[in-house]
Amino acid sequence: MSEGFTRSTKQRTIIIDLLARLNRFVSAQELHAALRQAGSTIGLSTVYRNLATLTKAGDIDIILREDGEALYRSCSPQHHHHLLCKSCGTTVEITAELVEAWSHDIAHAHGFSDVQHTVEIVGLCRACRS
Amino acid sequence: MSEGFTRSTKQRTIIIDLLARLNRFVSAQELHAALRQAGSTIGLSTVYRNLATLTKAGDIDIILREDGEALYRSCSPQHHHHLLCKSCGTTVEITAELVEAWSHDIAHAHGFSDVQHTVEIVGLCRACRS
DNA sequence: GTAAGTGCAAACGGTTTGCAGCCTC
DNA sequence: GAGGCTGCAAACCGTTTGCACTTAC
Repeated sequence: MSEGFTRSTKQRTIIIDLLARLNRFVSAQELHAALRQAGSTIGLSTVYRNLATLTKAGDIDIILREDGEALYRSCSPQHHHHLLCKSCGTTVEITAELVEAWSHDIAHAHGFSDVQHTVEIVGLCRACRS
Repeated sequence: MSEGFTRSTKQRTIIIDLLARLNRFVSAQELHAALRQAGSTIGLSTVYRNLATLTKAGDIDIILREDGEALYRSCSPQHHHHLLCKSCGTTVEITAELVEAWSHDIAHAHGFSDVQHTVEIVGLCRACRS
């Protein structure tokens, strides 16, 4: 059996720590580069594997940039959406009961079931505007 | 000079025709395979280049699948969102004045300007449910 | 001791690009 | 006939995988 539980390794620890310190979305490559820069000998595949594990566990959020590259960020566990600065990547978590209800209603009105939705708002934050 | 206007070629024509006939999102690879199947000798890069041109002109919509592959579909010119069937790819265009206003308000409330948003609703359509 | 985790290098898959010839205007 | 367009093949780049070694438990 042994349903593949998750071990604690120092690589996983430093990934989680760094993600927690950054309040923004970063790519796997960027994360890897930052860790190497900081002296770690961690491999790129280890970064990807841990990000996949953390995502599956619901500990981090993924969004896709327009070019298809994935960006990761540690997040709060409950359902939410993001307000993202296109310049610095800073993120504000927002809730949207209004949109939840609306998407549910409109889907059902068209005969759709098993509904999920994605909502992302991107703009320029106050700091980056000036 | 010659600001690169767009010529009409038979490759571009068949791409536009096929996209118009399909009421759903398809990948570039899928489109290419379908055209080859239909007897065309069109190249994959031609498909990509034409899709890029059409996108820039605003004639087709792009969305990114979860794995990062891009999907394309001919669309109406005005701003709208999509209700997408995850099984067959059928798409319903929807408008969402409510969400437009909401996203604008919440962004400004957090000091963000120059706001854009993405909203996609995916589910299972009536035909695919049965 | 066992099996999950790691690092490396090679493979993968979608997309982009360089180039020689073709075709629209 | 000039310059955009095409098809092919090779390059690109983010991501995944095979494998032998290490390490948490």
